[in-house]
Amino acid sequence: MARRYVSVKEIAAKAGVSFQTASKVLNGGNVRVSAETAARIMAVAEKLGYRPNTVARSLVQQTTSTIGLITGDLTDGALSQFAVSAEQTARRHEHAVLIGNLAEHDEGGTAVLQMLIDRRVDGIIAAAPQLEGDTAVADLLRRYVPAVSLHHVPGGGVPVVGSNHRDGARLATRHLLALGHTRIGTVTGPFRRHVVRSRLHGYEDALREAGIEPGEDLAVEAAWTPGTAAAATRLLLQRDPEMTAIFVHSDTMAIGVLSALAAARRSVPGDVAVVSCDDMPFAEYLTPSLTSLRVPFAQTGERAVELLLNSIGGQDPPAEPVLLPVQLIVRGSCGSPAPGRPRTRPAHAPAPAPPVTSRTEDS
Amino acid sequence: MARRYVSVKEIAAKAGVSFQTASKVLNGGNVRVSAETAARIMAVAEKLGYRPNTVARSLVQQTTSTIGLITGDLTDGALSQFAVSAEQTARRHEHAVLIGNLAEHDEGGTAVLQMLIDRRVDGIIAAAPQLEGDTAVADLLRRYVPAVSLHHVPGGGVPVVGSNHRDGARLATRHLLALGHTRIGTVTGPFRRHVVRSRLHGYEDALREAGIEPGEDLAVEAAWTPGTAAAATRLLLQRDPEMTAIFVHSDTMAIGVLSALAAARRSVPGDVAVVSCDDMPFAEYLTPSLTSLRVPFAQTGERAVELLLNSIGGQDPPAEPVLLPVQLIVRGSCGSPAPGRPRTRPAHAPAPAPPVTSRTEDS
DNA sequence: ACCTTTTACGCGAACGTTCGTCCACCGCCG
DNA sequence: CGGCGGTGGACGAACGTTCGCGTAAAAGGT
Repeated sequence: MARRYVSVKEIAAKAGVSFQTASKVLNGGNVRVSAETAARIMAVAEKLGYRPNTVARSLVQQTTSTIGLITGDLTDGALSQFAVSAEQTARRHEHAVLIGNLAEHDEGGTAVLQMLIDRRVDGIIAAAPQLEGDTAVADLLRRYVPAVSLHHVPGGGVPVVGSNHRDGARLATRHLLALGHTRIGTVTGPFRRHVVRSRLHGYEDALREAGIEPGEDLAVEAAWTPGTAAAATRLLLQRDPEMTAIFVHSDTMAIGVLSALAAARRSVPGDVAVVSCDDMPFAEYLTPSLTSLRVPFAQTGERAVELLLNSIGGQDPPAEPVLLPVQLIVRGSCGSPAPGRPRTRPAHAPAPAPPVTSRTEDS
Repeated sequence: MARRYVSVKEIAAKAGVSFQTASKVLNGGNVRVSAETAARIMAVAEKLGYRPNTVARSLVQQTTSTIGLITGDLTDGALSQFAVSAEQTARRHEHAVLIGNLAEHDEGGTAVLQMLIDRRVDGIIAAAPQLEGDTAVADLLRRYVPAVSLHHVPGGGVPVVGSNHRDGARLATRHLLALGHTRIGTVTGPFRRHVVRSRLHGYEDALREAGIEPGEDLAVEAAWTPGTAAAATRLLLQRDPEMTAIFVHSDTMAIGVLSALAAARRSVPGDVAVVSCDDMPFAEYLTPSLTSLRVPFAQTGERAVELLLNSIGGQDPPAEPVLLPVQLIVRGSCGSPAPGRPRTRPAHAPAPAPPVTSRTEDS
């Protein structure tokens, strides 16, 4: 540990050339050096374990080959899938990722962002829904470096990538309607979130299509946690004991919904059908297995980074939000006639997913 | 966007002083300048929105105030809790976090590590269990900068922080024994992992204490996923249909275990009791609610970073692994007489957790 | 009134690179 | 034999800081 790094000057000295020449051989592109000297330099570098100092390089080249990723709670499965995929594609493009995670109700959105900017990242990916209303953050996002956001940025000017949540919710709700349900409740995330409102719209769209006027009191807000979702479910049950289906906004919340239904002695899907969002890896293994909207988090991460890198490269970003399609994965919890699989599934059967896909407007 | 950064030279020019003086006023510590000039400089800096260029600073100070975090799958709830907490405490100490996440069976352990080192991070936290056997990685970890690891590092020389998994497993198994179970199976992570072996030891310790010789075939390996855990459970059921309890190594796998038990028409905890590990936020809301060993991931992240920063500061790190205690949170799935709570829990009741705590040897 | 101390700032150097220009030498041709 | 193009490499400058020392002018002491 604590070994000194070896610089190009030392290499040069040992190889008997100027350090600039050594630099060119080692890192630069088109050099004009004899094959022998080049080889000699390379040999010395190899022997000494030379590694270019990227911070010095960054200084002169005015680019760090680093992108900043500011996330909401990384503990959330959805966001972490996104982050992992983003990091991976960044790395594939020779970029490192500097991370800034916002704690619970961390007020430090600007602070974290400023820290990334101070470190001269080449671009920023914002994936912190709790910042979607923050204008100070929006200003920073616009001001210094290219950025791509997962959430709506007040004032615009920042390209957005996401999924078509409205269509997804419509799909999910339609599925429940098709199964004959008419009293469909929904356990949502916080109303102030754009995603949540999009999904509410989709849900209402579908109901209206079916000639049902969505009841105000059948949509209950929760805070993305199983606990709050369980509470919301109890409230829903109380408001309309005849309710036969629930559309819930995340798989994690679905766990709470199932828990509350079990506590209320309602069987799923017998008494109440459940459709969820996210399609986390565990969704298939809940009891009953969860019907869920598959949101392409990984793909979103990839797209976001690609967009950002293009933007950094000078290409101008799409003016319209890039919306990836969402897919309804039908399983046991909605009591669909569809799956028809026995309750005991073969070892790893990844559910032959009837892939009712969506695409178009609105994130 | 793409606005030029303003340097200290520009500030100095506009304030009519040398840039070094401006630098001292803006960033340096003990300056000797008149109050007026200082104020003037500050004013100009403020107006122009000066932000020091940390990469230049890093170059001269030979420190980046950045730590590298190399993780296994961040998608895993446990690891992400750790990462979030690590990032947060790093930030609290004015350090940024450069992240390198290893994909599935990413062979690029050394590549990622090298990338962090090339970027001259001040220290590294290794939280990628899949690297625990990698000697090349171990060498890198020892060689350049201080490091702290979550997993065992071949050859030593790197301080380790973790939890006392052996004790934890002992605790869990004892609890099952105390409830009268004698045929206790276990669904584990991959045997090659150190954690897994520690837990197996704890499990066996407890059985032997009770005069039971642990049967080889009652320990089945899975791959941390619900699917593989479900398969493991089926195997267990087949090997010993009389088995009445299962100790499983993660909450995510527990979902698979519950699923397989339900498919086999065994009730939990009636026919089979289940105790798990991790105590993820959702554990409380599974049906039945999951008894689980609470592993202090967040605290581990905090300790790891503190250790690392101390190490960077020149303090020498503990020679022995730092092991944090683990706690058994008793809930419904083990059929303990303990909880005695009605199945319908009050809104947010965070389970009054009988806190059977552990501490001592072995990670 | 002269020397010393302090105050307030300037200045050169360094960190480890990249990039473009400059230059010495060699061989070659007319 | 003088000029010429090409080859191989040196060299200065710059990126934006920090750090220590140097030094004028003002202030204080006797």
